[in-house]
Formats: sequence, structure tokens, C-alpha cells
Amino acid sequence: MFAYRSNLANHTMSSESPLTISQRAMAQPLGLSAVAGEFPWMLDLNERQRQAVETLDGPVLVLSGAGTGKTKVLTSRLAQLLVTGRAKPWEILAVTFTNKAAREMRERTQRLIGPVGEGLRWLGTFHSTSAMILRQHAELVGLKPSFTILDTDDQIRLLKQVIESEGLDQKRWTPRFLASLIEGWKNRALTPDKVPTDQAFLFANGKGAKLYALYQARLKILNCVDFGDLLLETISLFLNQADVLNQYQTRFKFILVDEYQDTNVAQYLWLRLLAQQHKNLCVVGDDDQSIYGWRGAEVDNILRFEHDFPGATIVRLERNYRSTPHILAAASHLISSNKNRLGKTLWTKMPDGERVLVRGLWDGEAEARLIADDIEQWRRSGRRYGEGAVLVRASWQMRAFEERFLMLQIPYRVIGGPRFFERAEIRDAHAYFRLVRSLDDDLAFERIVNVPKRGIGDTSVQRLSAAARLAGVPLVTMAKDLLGSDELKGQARTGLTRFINQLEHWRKKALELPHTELAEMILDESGYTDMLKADKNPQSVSRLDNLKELVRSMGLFDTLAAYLEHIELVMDLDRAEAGDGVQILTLHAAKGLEWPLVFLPGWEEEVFPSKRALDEKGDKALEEERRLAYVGLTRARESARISFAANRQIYGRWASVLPSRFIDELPDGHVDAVSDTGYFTQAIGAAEARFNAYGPLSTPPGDGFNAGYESPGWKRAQAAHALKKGGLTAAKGFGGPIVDGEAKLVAKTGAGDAKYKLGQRIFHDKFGYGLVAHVEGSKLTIAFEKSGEKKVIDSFVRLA
DNA sequence: TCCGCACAATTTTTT
DNA sequence: ATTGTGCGGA
Repeated sequence: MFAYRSNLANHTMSSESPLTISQRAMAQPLGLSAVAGEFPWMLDLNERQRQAVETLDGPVLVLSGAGTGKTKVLTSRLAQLLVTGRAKPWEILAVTFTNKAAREMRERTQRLIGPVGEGLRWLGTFHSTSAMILRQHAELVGLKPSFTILDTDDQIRLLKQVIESEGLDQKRWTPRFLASLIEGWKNRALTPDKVPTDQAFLFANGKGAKLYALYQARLKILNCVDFGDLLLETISLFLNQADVLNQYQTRFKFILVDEYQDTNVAQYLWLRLLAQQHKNLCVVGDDDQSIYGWRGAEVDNILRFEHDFPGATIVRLERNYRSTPHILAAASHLISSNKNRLGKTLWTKMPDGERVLVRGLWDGEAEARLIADDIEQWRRSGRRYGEGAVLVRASWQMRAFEERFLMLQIPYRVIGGPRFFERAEIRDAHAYFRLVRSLDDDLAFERIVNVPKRGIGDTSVQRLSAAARLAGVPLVTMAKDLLGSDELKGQARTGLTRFINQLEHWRKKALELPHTELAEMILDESGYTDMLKADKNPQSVSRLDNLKELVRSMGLFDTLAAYLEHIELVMDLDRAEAGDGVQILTLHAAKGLEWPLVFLPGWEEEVFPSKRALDEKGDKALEEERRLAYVGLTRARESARISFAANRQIYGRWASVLPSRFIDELPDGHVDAVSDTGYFTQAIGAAEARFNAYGPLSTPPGDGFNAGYESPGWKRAQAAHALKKGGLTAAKGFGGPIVDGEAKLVAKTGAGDAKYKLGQRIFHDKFGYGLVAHVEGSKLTIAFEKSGEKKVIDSFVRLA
């Protein structure tokens, strides 16, 4: 990796300096000896990478394939800009999507050039950078500099109020749906007045835009913004205040963007505005790894870069330092089925290694068993668990592996899932703190006024909010007024009185106590911890732990205010990454990571590519799914092992599934297809050969399902789709394939045979309870209690 | 106000 | 299967 530390003084000068005259003239390595010939990081770069680092002027698009050293280029470029004196740290804008990426970029830059990197004020996420700018000029867009950044939960609650205020049916028009529409509009930089009519009609018969406008108005009143606003408000600030825009355009001499393929329209406009003056915009990305279209990313941004920024230099990073040739060839061939791409040819100098393994299994359980066994074997061969990862399309697929790993006592870690700061208990705690910070934080008040239960139910809160809105005062103020009158009675009155008094009490204590002690006091006195302790739910123990962890992390900040300010944007306290364990994560979460051994299970039609994605977005989604497959394959350094099952339990129902079309798109020469009938290497017509190998496993016998038996998987998938339209479906209409009396049973027994014995009582999802009347391999004849004798496949049945 | 039951939904995820 | 949500009754 980076062998070079920050001792610039040692750099030798050389007449073969790569710098131009003008660069050399300007070179001012920040107080260190000027004109270092070869900067140390340069020695570490290949030709293309070097070009990407040295082309400092004008628009630059660095197309960096998987594993081609993208971050190295970015950080070297930062170092280059600083050390050659082309820019002061504060004159560089460097944006990423995640805090993690920003942190990594900062750290690695500092490793190259030392503490100079600390001065990079404008290295951050799109959102944090926008927030910095916006706080500076809040008044110009109708906000106070202290504006609060809403999280999704607050946002939904606010939207709920807005929808209610319009007298709409919450059930038909959910806040969640409106939130996703508004998010989509904001991603495309559409303010309420710009929402196209047809779009507005997606919600409540044309009220979409109006509700959006109402929501925005409420946000302003509450002095809040949501994540989308951070970008949008900044854009409108720039558009409406030429002097402000000019100030930033002048300041940012150089702009760097990471993961450009993930930018949405708003981010594109934002960048275009800022880059206008110096035009030194360098974007780094890979169109083939664009997998976030569903949340607004526009692959077009990267595809159109040359057009948008005329005269752009395009640098292709194609030398891969991660994977073996077989893996690269498989991935490259697969992705070549995509039409919408710029095109790259990855190559490597690595030795061949093993081919990509493709294996068909009887069902999901067998798949988990196989993968677990592989991992054990890997481990026995002297490797670590942590070198392996299981990459799934959707998180429900993780459970099978967890169960298996648990059984075999294979250590594992699930990456992703609910984030620490998104857990209910953490947000409840935050709501308390926010309310203590400022009493007019109505959203915080609403969240915890009855958590734990204080006898202040929905009716009381509704009445309170109505009155507060009418009077135009915060909820806490109105609550005090209300308590002075006889409006509230009984439990609600006692509860609210106590709550308000506690708030006052905590606010006083806030002045004397260190904030961590205050936090503990609040959690105790509010009854929150007692509530969790009393909760019999097994999760409440870990919730209490989370609260302890919360208080601990607060200790890292000087004040409560500093802490709250920080968490609004930087919500990714990494949970402890400890120990050696197999990692289980989604393909999305795997982007940017790598492992020697990568498992890619569940390559089945409707699972991967995901049926839902295809239904919603058709071909566009198919290409994105394919990119996801590409991302998955390119995570592997030494070994990539794809697998698919013939039968899978999805949402509690058994379904017979077909191999993914992506399997047919893999190139023959680089893939080994294996089934438990033997070991196959394809010479000709690989798909067929491969298919035949899987045939016995993956083709459920029965009417209609033999139709495409001789053809590749995709053709059969099409046949199955056609059948489905006619109502004859294995996945939905029936609880599983039925074996007709007459049907030739082509399938032989799968993994474990004769699981069932004569006379056993079983349960079938579709037909209910019955007794086993006859067993023939995996084919069972069952006498069902309700529907008589039927023939079914054993995997669709379980012991009753 | 709270609790329990019926019912529906169920990809991916960052800020 | 699982999990969250909304409604009706105690």
C-alpha cells in the first residue's frame, strides 16, 4: 500500500521532473524544499494513474474500473495539488457520498503529505459541505444559521401532519409514499413549483405538489431542512445570490468528486455551478458500478461528462490489481451485455488462478450447507474466516447463512442492517437531549412526550398541537399555558405537568453538570431506562447497552450542543469491527470492498435479478442488476463462487426457481460449472452443457416445466413467465409443482433423499395436512386430509 | 389510553 | 415467516 510517509524533505530532485515549467515555478511545497522532482506517491502509480494525477487543469473524467486504484489516484491528486502549490488546502473542494469515504480520503492524503491534509476544510460529503455553506448564508434562504437537519423519521411525522391538515386519508396516501416522491423530486432538483403535473398526480389526485409546498413551508417555520434541502437550498442560494456563488466559484480552484456515477441531478447542478469559473473539475467513477439508480443516481451524469464539460480529458484506469484473470474475464464478459456504458477493458498481470465456480443446488438450505463447508475447508487450509464474504442481493437471504454458521460455529459478522443512530432508543434519547437544548423543538417533543407512557395519548397531543399551531407558539409553551387552564384533566394533566417540570429541571442541571452525566440523569429520571428494564422483549437488553454506548460516545465531545451538531450529519459511528469472521452483506454494501474468497449465492431469476426491480424499471433496472452482479464478481481476489438453488422458500412459501440469466452470460472458458452429479467444464455451447449438468437439480418435474428442459436457463425463465401469465405458476398459483400421475419424472433425487417415510404426517403450504402414502426418491404421494391424494416434491412438504 | 388482533407488505441505502 | 400498522374493544 502506501510505504511513503510524510517526510517530504527527503525527496530527491531530478531533472526528469514530470512537472511543467509553470507548475515548477509555482511549486511551493508548503514550507518544505521546493521542486521535488519525483513525488514519492508518483513512484507508486502506473502510467494511466499518473496521467490522472498530473492532469490538473480543466475537466477530467477518470474512469476507474474495479480494483484499479481509484482512491490512490484521488489522494495522490490531492497531494499533488497541495505540494506543487497549485492550491491551498482551503481552495480545494473534494466531495464524497459517505462520511466513511471522506474520512478515508483525508487519512490517506495525510499519509502522503502529512498534517497539511488537515487543512482540507472542504473535504466532505455533498451534504456536509452543503450544510457548511448553508449555515454561512442561512438568512438568505429564509433560515436561521442554527437550522436543524431532519432525519427520515421526523420527516415522516411532519408529512403525516401535512397530509392530515389537508384532510386526506392516511391509509390511501401514506406519508412514506409522499416522502419518497418528495425525495425523488429533490434528487432531480425540482422545487414544488417545478413538479410536472403528471408527477404531482402520483399523490392524492394531483395534490402532490401542493403537499410538497406545504411541507416546505412547515420546514421553514420550524427552521428545519431535510437531507435533500441541504443540496437544493444551496443551489437556490447560488442561483439567487450571484455574489455568494461567485465567492465560492472563486474559492474552489480545484474540485474533486468521488463515485461520480452515483451523483443525482441536484448534485450535478451543484457541481456545475461551482466548477463554472475555474473549470478544474475532476470526477472519478465507474459507470459499470452505478448501482444506486433507485435512489436518484443518474448514470447519465458520467456517460455525458464529456458533453457537459467540453474539452474534458478522459483517463481510463484499466489495470486491475485485485482479481485473477478468470474473475476479471467473467465479470467483463457479463457486463458487456449492458448497452449503456462507456466501456473499459480490465486487465491484470496476476497468474490465472482458479476459474469462477458456478454451482447448482437443490434448495437454499443445501446452498448454505455447501458454502459453510467451503469456508471450513478454506479455514482448514490455513486461511482466515475473515478472508471470506457472502454477498447477497437482499437481506432476507442472510438468515439461511447465519443459521448454518451458527450451527457449525463459524464466526460471522453481518454488515449493514439498522444503523446505530437509527435505532429507536437512540433517537428517543436524542429527542430528549434536543428538547433540553431548545424547548421549541416540536418534533422532538412529539416524539417523546409519551415515551415512556405518561398518560398523554394521541388525543391530548392532537389538542395541544392544534392549539399551538393556532397560537403560533411551540408545543412546550402551549403545554404550559394549557396547564394553567382547566383544559386538561386527569392522567394527561398529571403526566404533562410532571414532564414539563422535569424539562425545566434538566435545563437547570444542564448548566451545572457535564453533559454525559446530564444524559444519564435524563434517561433515568424520565423513566426511559426503567421502561426498557421492565420490557420483557429480549432486545431490550441490547437497547440498554446501546444507550450506554451512546453516553460513552457523547463523551468524545465537549458539550451537548457540539455532540448534537455532529450527529445530525455524521451518523456513522462504526460499530466495533472486531475479530475474525466471515462477512455477510448485501451486494450494495460490498461496493468498494474486497475479499480473497467471495460467495455469490442466490443467482436465480426473480431473486437476482430482482423481480421487483425489473417490474418497476424494466430494462433500465436489468442493466443495473447486471452491474450489481459485476460489482459482486469484482470483489473477489482469488476465488468467486456463484451458486443457485432449484427451490427456495420466499416469504414463507416454497417456490421453484430458475437459474439467473446472468449465469448464462458468463463466458465458458473462465467458469467451472459443478453440480452434485459431477464436474463439468464446457467446451461447446456452454450454456447448454452447463444447463444439462444442472438439469436434474433445477428442473422441477411436472406439466409445463419440461418444456424448456433442453434449453438454456433463460429460455426456461421466459417459458415460466409465459406460464405465469396464464395462471399456471409454480411460484405463486400453486404451493409448488405438482407431479401429475402421468408425468415422467425426470428429476432424480437431490441432495438428501428419502427424508420422508410411509405414514408420516406432513404439512404442505397449499394442500395442508396429509399422510405420506408413497415415496419414490424426492417424489411423494400424499393423502391430504382436505384435498385427497396428490403427488408432490418432498421439499414442498415438511413434517407436521 | 392501551392492548391485542387482523391484515398487508416484503430490494438495495446514504445523507 | 416475519414484521409493522391500523382499528376496535376493554
